[in-house]
Amino acid sequence: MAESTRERILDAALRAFGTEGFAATSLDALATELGIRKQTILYYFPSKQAIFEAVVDRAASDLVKVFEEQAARGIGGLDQVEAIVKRVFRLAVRRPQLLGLIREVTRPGSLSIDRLSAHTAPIFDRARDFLQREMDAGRMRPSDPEMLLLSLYSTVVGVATELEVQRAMGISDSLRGAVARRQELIRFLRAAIEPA
Amino acid sequence: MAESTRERILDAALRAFGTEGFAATSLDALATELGIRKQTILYYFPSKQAIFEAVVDRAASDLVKVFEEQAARGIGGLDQVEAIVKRVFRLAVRRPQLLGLIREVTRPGSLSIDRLSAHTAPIFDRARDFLQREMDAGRMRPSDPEMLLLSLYSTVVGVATELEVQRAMGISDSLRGAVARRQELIRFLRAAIEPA
DNA sequence: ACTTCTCTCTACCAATTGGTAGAGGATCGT
DNA sequence: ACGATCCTCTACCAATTGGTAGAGAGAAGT
Repeated sequence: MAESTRERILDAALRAFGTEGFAATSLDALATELGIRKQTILYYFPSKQAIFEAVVDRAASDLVKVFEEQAARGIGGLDQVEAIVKRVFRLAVRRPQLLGLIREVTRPGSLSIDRLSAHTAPIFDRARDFLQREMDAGRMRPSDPEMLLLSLYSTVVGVATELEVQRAMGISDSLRGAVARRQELIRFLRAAIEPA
Repeated sequence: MAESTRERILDAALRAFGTEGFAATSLDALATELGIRKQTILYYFPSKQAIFEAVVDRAASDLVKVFEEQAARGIGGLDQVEAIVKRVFRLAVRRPQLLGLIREVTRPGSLSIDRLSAHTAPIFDRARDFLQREMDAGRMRPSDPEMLLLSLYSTVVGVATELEVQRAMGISDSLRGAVARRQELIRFLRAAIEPA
């Protein structure tokens, strides 16, 4: 078997939760999409909420891996920021549902936010330390590293995921558009954080 | 009567759609919250979708008004950008559901995205022209105005609305925190767009 | 007094929801 | 050959969903 039923369920659930959202996704719809019965899904997962949590866990792991791989390369300064932005962007283009799921989890009423932050907290800490270090070394404009991290996060995730807003603005969402967007984003971020 | 039933329904619907989302909001829950019967809601609006559209229309008008008021003051350069950011921030603090609704509408699967962009398209156009003009005049760093607008939008909306992410990062969401966030955001944006 | 209009209600409905119970068919080790 | 385990199924359920039909109360106009 190329892929186990359990994995297929998680894949379909990621797509559905990441685009339609948790509440708008029904187990029946999920099952139909997979060509199986709803009860097969409930054999692998005790409840809809449990599926969601499993999806969040897996997505968080994928995200964390991307960051840790890049962190391990030990590049410094703006080049490291650029490298991470590029990686996040590649992820957003290849698996848009993944960042869509993040947006779903970070919605005000979400239950699984703590589950996600349990995975991502170490990354945040490391990123904050990184920014602080770079500022101290004079390789970045000094500011509050926590707030800077929030700004960076918002900008990157927004530019990568707000496809409908881009459509409304009249911005192309082709692959070429994605590359142009990324370039412009990096220019924007470099300008924002490079030392004066 | 202080507020008509119709207005009360729209208020409650904005809050619910803007926080829980469209699919997660039931007419029964809405009615219970208002102390009326679901059928009273359906007297004023033919369907749940119609309520959503009415809420989107009203929210879009409020947003557009904020922008047009500021645009009418005719300030230029970075000061105008800063003024708009401040206004958006004030709106986000006072009526967080409003920006929450925008996030709901701009979600991939949303139906009412065209309804929203019909309202906001003129603003986008004006903003793009504004940025282009400022760049030509040398008051802003030259770049693609459309992409810059997207970056600005993402950063502002993200910092203003991603409260759960901030909580996960350990950032305070008190009123004082909001002011600090806004200050840091403006510093960030100024650095990103001021001429080199 | 009577009609009309505005509003909110009770009663009801078909469809869909997440979830339970348990049958039946493989595939396995013994 | 045989039980055990794994997996997917049919059958079913109570609760909730958005929505319809229409009664009744109250105010307003004539």
